This record gives sequence, C-alpha cells and structure tokens, in this order.
Amino acid sequence: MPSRSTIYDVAALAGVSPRTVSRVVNDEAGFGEATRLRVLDAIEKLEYRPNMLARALITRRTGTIGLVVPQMIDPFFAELVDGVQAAVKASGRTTIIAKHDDDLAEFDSILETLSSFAVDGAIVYSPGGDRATLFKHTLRGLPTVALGMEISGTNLGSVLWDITGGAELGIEHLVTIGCTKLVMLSRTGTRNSPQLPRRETAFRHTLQSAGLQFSEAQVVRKDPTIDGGRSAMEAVLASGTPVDGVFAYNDAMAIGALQALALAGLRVPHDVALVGFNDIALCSALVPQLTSVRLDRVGIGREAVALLDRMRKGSDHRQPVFVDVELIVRQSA
Amino acid sequence: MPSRSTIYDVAALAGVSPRTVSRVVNDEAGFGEATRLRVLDAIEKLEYRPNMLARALITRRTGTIGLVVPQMIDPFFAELVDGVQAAVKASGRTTIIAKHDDDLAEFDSILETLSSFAVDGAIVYSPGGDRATLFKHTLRGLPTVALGMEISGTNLGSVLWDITGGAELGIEHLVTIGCTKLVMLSRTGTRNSPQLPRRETAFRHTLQSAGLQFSEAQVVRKDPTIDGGRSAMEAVLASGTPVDGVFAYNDAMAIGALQALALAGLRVPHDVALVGFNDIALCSALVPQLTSVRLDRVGIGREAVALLDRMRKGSDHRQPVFVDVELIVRQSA
DNA sequence: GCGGCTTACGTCAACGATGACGTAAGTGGA
DNA sequence: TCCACTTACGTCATCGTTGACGTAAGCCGC
Repeated sequence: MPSRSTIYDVAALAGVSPRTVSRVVNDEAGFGEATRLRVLDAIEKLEYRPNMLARALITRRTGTIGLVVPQMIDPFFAELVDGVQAAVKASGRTTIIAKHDDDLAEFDSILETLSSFAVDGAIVYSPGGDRATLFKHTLRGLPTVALGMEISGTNLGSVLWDITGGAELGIEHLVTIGCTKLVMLSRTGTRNSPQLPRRETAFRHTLQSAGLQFSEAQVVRKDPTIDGGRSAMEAVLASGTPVDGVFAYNDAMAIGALQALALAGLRVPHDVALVGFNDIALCSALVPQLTSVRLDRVGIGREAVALLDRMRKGSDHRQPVFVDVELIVRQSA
Repeated sequence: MPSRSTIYDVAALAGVSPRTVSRVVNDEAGFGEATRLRVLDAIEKLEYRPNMLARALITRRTGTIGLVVPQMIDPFFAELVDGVQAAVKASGRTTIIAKHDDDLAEFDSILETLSSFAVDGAIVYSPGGDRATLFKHTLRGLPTVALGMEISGTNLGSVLWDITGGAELGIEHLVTIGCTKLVMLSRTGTRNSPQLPRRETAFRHTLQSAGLQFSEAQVVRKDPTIDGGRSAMEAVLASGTPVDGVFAYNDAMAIGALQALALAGLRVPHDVALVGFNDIALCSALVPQLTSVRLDRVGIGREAVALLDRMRKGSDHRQPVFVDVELIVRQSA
C-alpha cells in the first residue's frame, strides 16, 4: 500500500533527525550543505510531501484562502472568482472556493469548515447581506473580507465598488450621446437591500441634474435575469412610454432588453441606446456589443488579499477599500 | 483573545475526560444521559467546534470532497459544479472547489493541496486530458473520479457521458424535421483530443445512414466560443455552401451562429434550423430558444459521488459509469 | 588554554483530536 | 454468592509536524 511517506521516513533514509528534515523543507537556517543534499535526495526518492494537516495543526497557517460566493452560474460571480483567484495566486497561496446558493445555513457551515481547516483568511460575498454569521466567525478568529458590503470589526474588513458612481457614468453617457427619453430596467426583490436603491437613486438624480423629466413610469422592475429584462423591456414598449435610452440593472437584463428591442424591430443603438452593468464577458460577444459599467475584478481580488494581509499583521484596518468602476463604451450606446 | 475552545476546555467544564466529550460529539456509545447533557451544555457555553485538522490527522477523513474544474466562466462548468455539489451535499459532505485554468502545474498543486488536506475524494475534470498527474496522485492514495474522460486504475474511476450518442440525437433530429443540407460548426484545437473527433464522426455517420451527402466542406472549425461560432457561420454563408440545418460543437458556438444568421437576415428555424450541445441555462433564455443536447449534470455528480464511495469501500470498480444524454427540443430546431 | 560565540544538529513537548485498551461499578443468571 | 457480562467511563499512545530548548564540536581572540 503506497501510503504517503512521512518526515520520519525521510529522516531515517537521510540519517538525520526529523527536526533537521523539517528545517531543510522549510528552509530554516542551521544545517550543512552535505546534509541538505542528503535530505533532498531522500525526499525525492520517497516522494515525500509534508502533511498540511499536521503542519497547520501547530502553525495555524495553511497558505490557503477561502473564497465564498453565492453561485457561479451568473458570470459576474464566475469572473469575480477569477479575479480573486488571480490575486491569491499572485500572493503565493492557494484558493479554496465554496458556494452557498444564498442559503444562510449553508453559508454558516462553509465558514465553519473553512475555519476548522485553518484557512489563512476568507473572502466572502455573503448571502442576502448577512452580517450576523460573519461577525460570529470573525469573533472566533477567522480573518475575513466581505465583498460588496460595508462592514467592519475585529478581523473583518470590506472591499466595495462604487455602484452609485458607476450608475451615474452609464446614465450620463446615455445623456451625452443625446438620449432624452430614458428608462431604467431595475430589479425586484429586497434581499440585497443596501444595493438595490443605489442605481435607482443615481438614475433619478442624474436625470434631474441633466434637466430631464423623471417619473416613476420610467422605472420598471423585474427579475434580474435575461427573461426579466426582456419582459421589462416589452412592458415599457407596450406601455407606450417613449424611449430612446435604457439603463439596465445588470447585463442579463440588458441582454433581455436587446432581445425585446430586436423583436420589436427597433435598432440598437440607432433607435434605442442601451447600457448594462457589471460588464460580464458576454457583453463583447453580443451583436451589437453591449456598453456596460465595468468593475475591476482583479483589483477587487488584489485589494481583498492585501486587506487580509494587513489584518493579519494586526493593523486595525476599519476603513472599507474602494475599487474603481469604469464605463466600457461599445456599440449599444 | 477569543480563540477557539478545545475538547479539553469542554471536558474541564463538564467534569469529564476529553475522551468522553469526544464520544458525545461523535455520538459513539458509552456515556450516560446525564453526562451527555452536561457535555452538550458545556459545548454550547464554550461554543466548542471540533478542530477538523486534529480530527483528520488521526482519522484520515474530513467529510469533504474536492471538485476540480478547468474554469467556471463557461456555464457548462458552472452548472457541472452545481450538479456535483448537489450530490455531495446529498451525501452529507461538503464540497471544496478549485479551478486550474487548464494549467497542468496548477492542477498538480491543487491535487497536492487537496490530498494533504485529506479530502475524502476528488472529482476532477482534468486539463487537456491529462492522465499522468491523475495517476501520480491516486497512487499516493487520493481516491479520484475523472469526469468526461475514460481512465481507470487503483483509486481511480471515471464518469462519462455519451457524446457520440448525444451528437447523433441532435443530428438525427435535424434530419427528422426535414433538413437535408447540414453543416457542422466544430472546434479547432486538439487538447481534448479524445473528445474532439467524436461529434464529427457522429456527424459523418449520421448523414451517411440518412442517405445524405457528406463532404469536408460541411465541417467548419473555429474556437469553441460565441465569436468562433459567429465567424464559422459567417464563413459557411460566405462560401455559398447550401445550409438548412446546423449542428454546433457547443452552445456558445450555436449562439454565435444565431447571431450570424440574424445578421444575414435568415430566420431560425424557418430558414435554418440549429442545434447546440450541453444545454447551458442560457439556451432557454435566447430568442429563439435553442434546441440542445443535455447532459444530466446532477446525475453526473451523483454517479461520481457513488463511485467514490464504492472505491473507498474497496470494491475494485474499474468500469466507467455512463450518464444519460438527451435532446431538449425547443424553438431553434 | 580558556571563555564566549556560532554552527549544526538532536531531544522533547505540544497542537487537538481519536484508537486501543483498561477498569470500577452495576446487573443478571445459575 | 460468585462469575460473566455490560455500562460508563478514564488512561495512554498516536497522527505528522514544528516550537522551544539543549548541546557537542569548532573557531576565534587574547
């Protein structure tokens, strides 16, 4: 049975004590060159790999960072995962990913698992703006960075992006290219309540400062999905509300709007201009390519990892970190 | 400093030995009801949670299964992750996800990490059909199930789906609804070489058994992406090859084809019928909804988990497990 | 030629749990 | 009444590694 060999096997083969093998493996000082070579040779012969469990049990570090997201079907999260993983990798560690499907009990159990595996930290997009579970686990010692949610405390920081500013960018762009009859496709539901109204508020304010009319009829709310976006756009067209510019809650709704506009024989951007939000990869593969507000996902990951490191060093970093947002102008507006 | 409390703290508070606490926690037999209550009370007061590292170090089990995929941007993998995670959860364990971005070194390091964390098993979609890395880690004792790749050995099994049969289903459907001028949009690249030719072979054979002509001009190869699909379809239209039915390598290429057909003023399915592969969620959100070959992703997960369990029980399961494939007929064909 | 310093190791305990085994008290049957 | 058996614990070793500390040998300076 070819079970893994241990530090004792290596020590025996190299004719030294296990402690010396450990020193060589971890590149501590205090061994001779000849010894080092013998140990490395034995390691190779036996295919020795340190047992992380035993190591972590005593050092309380694993070189591993847990990343927790609601799901990955939505490309926004898949791309967020990519961004964070790139940053974690750049810091020389390994990413462990888990998803909670917006289930609070599952979320709790994931944090429990990560914590008992002694991950060096967790980067978390929590379900429905949950705070209690986060506090509970950070109090027990799991350094955590929350994404897209303002929160802070011991072992707990947050990385945010400027949703209001991003929405303003998108809407101002529509105004700049000459749209005067704007409509917003917003989402129903209040689970992420802090995030929900920001885009709508930005919509109202931007219209007003541009000297344009605003009425409630210009905001239609549906599910934040392709189907929701299509039916929202159809509702707008059916209602007779005049439209020459559409700002969508996210790219999925924008794609749905694109479909509805095509079915109605309207050309984008000629008849109606369209701006999405998040800039998922799909945007540039559509016809016409979708103009969208982009979050710097690698930047988010980088800031989250840096914040974790600062927290571990004990600097009491209670300020949320902001990551830039920019408008990617393509064909749809 | 509110560090986690240990089994010793609980034992002291409950007035018993750590061993008895362990018995209560694991619900072994051999303790009185009164003792049990005192221990549970102490556990609650101290918010005790077992340290998985220490436990796993001795039991060599963690109740955790590692899931390794190339990436998650492609909804096919995101949905595969969902299916596997559902099955793992149903078996009462926790899923740890990792992605390798088709990087062999990263893949190796992920398996190393999972293995040294003593996950109970790994379910793996390996990069570029890699076998060597898989064998290396299974030999060292990591029970592994490979997805979509035929391979077997000690601690190593595979779950497959019937690509050839699925392709036949899709192509036969095109024939059945009356298409006679078929074209296949295939992919370039040979990294997943065993998978590559199957669909093309099925295409050729199905045409021949339907008594239809086949020529190499009917197969166009591009990147398996939306852009690739669009440019492949454009190439077909530009070449003048007659078309009334298109079979795409995957849904992304089918979506690209849909765009190209729309731009050319051709109606789907009236002028050209279209069948995709994988049936990602997006298929049913398109206009027209895309007919596609569906893999039972939850079934794949369930079989993979069941196979892992059989391997752990020692039954030498060298037969690959097949999971069904079906055609989901929607509007595009 | 002696004290102090450095180098290159080794020894031992500890991390937090469970496996193997021991044992005192209680139970039941002949 | 005695023995066997069960129940309800406790004791000790162990998983594989690293932290803390000990120490012999060599070197240096005076």
